[in-house]
Amino acid sequence: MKLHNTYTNSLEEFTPIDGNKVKMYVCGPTVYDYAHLGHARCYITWDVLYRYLKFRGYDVTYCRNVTDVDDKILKKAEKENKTPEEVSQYWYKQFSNSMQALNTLKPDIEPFATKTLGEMISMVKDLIANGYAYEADGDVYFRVKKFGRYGSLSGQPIDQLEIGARIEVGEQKEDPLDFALWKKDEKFGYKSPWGIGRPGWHIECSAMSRKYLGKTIDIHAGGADLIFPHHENEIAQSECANGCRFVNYWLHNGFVTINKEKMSKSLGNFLTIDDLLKKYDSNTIRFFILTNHYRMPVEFSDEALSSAQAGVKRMLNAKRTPIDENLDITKTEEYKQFTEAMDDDLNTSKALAVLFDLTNKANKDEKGAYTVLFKLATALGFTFDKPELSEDELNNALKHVSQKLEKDFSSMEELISYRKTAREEKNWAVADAIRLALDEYGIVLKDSKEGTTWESK
RNA sequence: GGCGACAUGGCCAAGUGGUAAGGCAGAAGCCUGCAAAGCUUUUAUCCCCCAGUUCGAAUCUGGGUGUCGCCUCCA
Repeated sequence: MKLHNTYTNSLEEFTPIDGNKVKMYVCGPTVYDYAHLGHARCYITWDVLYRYLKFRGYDVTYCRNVTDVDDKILKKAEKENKTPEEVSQYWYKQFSNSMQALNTLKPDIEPFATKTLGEMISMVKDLIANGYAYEADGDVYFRVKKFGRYGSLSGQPIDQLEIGARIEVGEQKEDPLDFALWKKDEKFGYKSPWGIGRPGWHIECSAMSRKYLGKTIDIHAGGADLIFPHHENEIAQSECANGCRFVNYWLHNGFVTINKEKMSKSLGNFLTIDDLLKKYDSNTIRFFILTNHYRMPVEFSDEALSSAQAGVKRMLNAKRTPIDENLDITKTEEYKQFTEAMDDDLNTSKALAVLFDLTNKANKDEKGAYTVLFKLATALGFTFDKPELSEDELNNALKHVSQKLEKDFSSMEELISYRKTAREEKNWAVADAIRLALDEYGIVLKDSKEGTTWESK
């Protein structure tokens, strides 16, 4: 399997450190507001990587942190007169719900920054001890110039970085490039050897990654906007504190754009996952994301989502036959094509083409095609469950039909049987009226030689 | 200014040296009482422009043009 490593800016054969064990870390959310489509793309992408690695037989440990100590959380807490914990707990819950609604797998480990403070403090102590960091009036900074490889991930020459760097009022940095490992904060801070304060954002990930996955891990992934400075800083801290390589493969996903601009909170041009899910289901959103390569930008539009909706519907509506558990799908041509595509830096677009090929074959009653389709699509996180109507929705629909026809129906079976008689008598007016009335309530009737079936839209 | 990426039919998109996957939308036909779903056929002599390398380039090289991202919190 080949993956694009941002560090070398090239495709590399993926080889885990320890046999088939894979340690994978993804930078998680700062929980203070709704997650938007951009976040959805990120976490769906890495969900697909997680699923696919497992599908390929790797024993994956997936760690995704929760940043629950941050300026934005504190600001929100002050504004809403809540504790930071209340704010972060609330938004973590929202985030989890959104992730579940998108059918992403829960990471094996989901550490909270505030629960990993000990590891952060110990890391900062080590960095001070070996001269890579220094304390200044309750703050602790990292000596960027002491780390020769600084800038390697983002490919930025250090003299260029200096142009943009600056020292904020009240900071006691030795050099404008230095970044904070620990910040004095007497109001919301935690006890540390340097007084009451809070950890810097970058050290959080370094510490959580080390604590839960070890000093050197296989994969560290996140949005491309994290390359600089977040991941650059993580490398500097971790490698200086641990004295060894931090990450073997750096993976970054591209953005969701809207009107060709990056969707982001600061630009205010975002759509929340919750709002999106009111209009499109999780399969549609996943399909929309996976039609593009994960490193390319994806332009959001209602047309694109509608197109994805129609496409995924065709795939998931493939003619169903019982899943054949005895079928060795790895022997099939489609499995080969699918894995070749996915092994090539997650070429999901090509992989989806294979799934459509299988869809076509399933619809033409080719033996085993549905089994292969089901298993491969499921490996990408698609679900074949049809949305079920609740009892209330069903009863409302029946009531609606009963009113229209001025005749009481207590079940779909009764209604369909009544309609069958009408059809046999060529009473098309009644037959069509029933179908139309049900359609208004999201139920589709399908007539065939075998009889009439119904399903929700 | 520095660094990185992208430009393929009406829309989305794969393809990185051997003659343009796939999806959506459109058209025609089959099926159907009519539908829905499905099936069949159909839609790029051409891949932003120019020059070069090559028997051969969308694919490699050089030069343009355009678009985007990072360099500040950001998935």
